[in-house]
Amino acid sequence: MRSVEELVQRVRARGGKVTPQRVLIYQALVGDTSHPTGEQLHARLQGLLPHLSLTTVYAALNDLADAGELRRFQAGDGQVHYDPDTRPHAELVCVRCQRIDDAPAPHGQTPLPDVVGGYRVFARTELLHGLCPECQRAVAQEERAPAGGTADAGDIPAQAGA
Amino acid sequence: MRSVEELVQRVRARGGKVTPQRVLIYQALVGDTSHPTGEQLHARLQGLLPHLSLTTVYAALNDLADAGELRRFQAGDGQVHYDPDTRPHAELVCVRCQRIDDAPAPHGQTPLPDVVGGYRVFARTELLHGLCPECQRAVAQEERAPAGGTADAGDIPAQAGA
DNA sequence: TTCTTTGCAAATCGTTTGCAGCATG
DNA sequence: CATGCTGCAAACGATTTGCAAAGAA
Repeated sequence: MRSVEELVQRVRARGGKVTPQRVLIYQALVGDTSHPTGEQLHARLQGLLPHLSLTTVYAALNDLADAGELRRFQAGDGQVHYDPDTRPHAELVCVRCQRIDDAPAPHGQTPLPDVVGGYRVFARTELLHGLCPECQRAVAQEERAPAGGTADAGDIPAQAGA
Repeated sequence: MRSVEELVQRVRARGGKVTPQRVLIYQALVGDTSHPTGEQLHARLQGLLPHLSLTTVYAALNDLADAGELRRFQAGDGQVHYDPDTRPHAELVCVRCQRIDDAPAPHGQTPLPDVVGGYRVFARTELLHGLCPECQRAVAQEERAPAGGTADAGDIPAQAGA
């Protein structure tokens, strides 16, 4: 999923119809590295197209995902995240603030065999659970100043996926 | 999580109380390779302890998972699966029948660096999406006999996680 | 014109929570 | 006897569905 134009063409080629809503969704998605959920994307677009419904956003996203234009995965927080980068790569998931980033360097770069344990394998999802830089700092600070009054930046969701 | 006895001791050591329900749950879990969900486990135990509530099952499972005795992950079907095998390994997820198996051979056996992209990484979840042997056969059969009357063994959930 | 998409409201469904009573350590 | 556990019913929240009106090809 590189450019909106390109995407529009492929959607048309598949017999899909290109509505203003979808164009908007495509635009919001291209180059987005925040791995948004349907709801997040919907919220983000409310400003531009107040009438846009959640249903529509989900329909568009699932369409694209089914067509392979979008990567879809669950980070362990119970929500479905979408990633416009369809190239194989791992995701960094912060177990504290739920933020998600793309893993930069090669990881699990095994070339993904066609067959593993009798399964014919098509795709891989790799999640690396840990603490993002920000939360590492926050945690360190908490340890310096134990539980007490200044519980500002520090509630711990604690939601590891593994 | 090797034996029930061992597990019971560790739970006690942590200040937990060992109830008949939990023992039952532990037993059902030890050596289970089916990666059950809370509901599946609950259903399975209904026969042995009809009064066992779903709430209790979830409480026990999440306790164990939080204590690191159990691996917890979402396969892309929106449900939370539990795996008593806490050693790092990939999961084979069938996109057609949703079945899950442990990947046998080393995959993504990168030794899991402590730091990736600024994140301090603790755990990894690796899912390999594909077709299980059974579904490969089923699909092949469908292709031989295209859509029509005999749609017996062949509805396609189509729920890839990536 | 035809067939997809939109968008509202309502339904789903796995999981969590509040709370009172009970059992373990 | 103190605390953690159980289990019921109700709450939750993300996603999906039914359906009629609107719009793209």
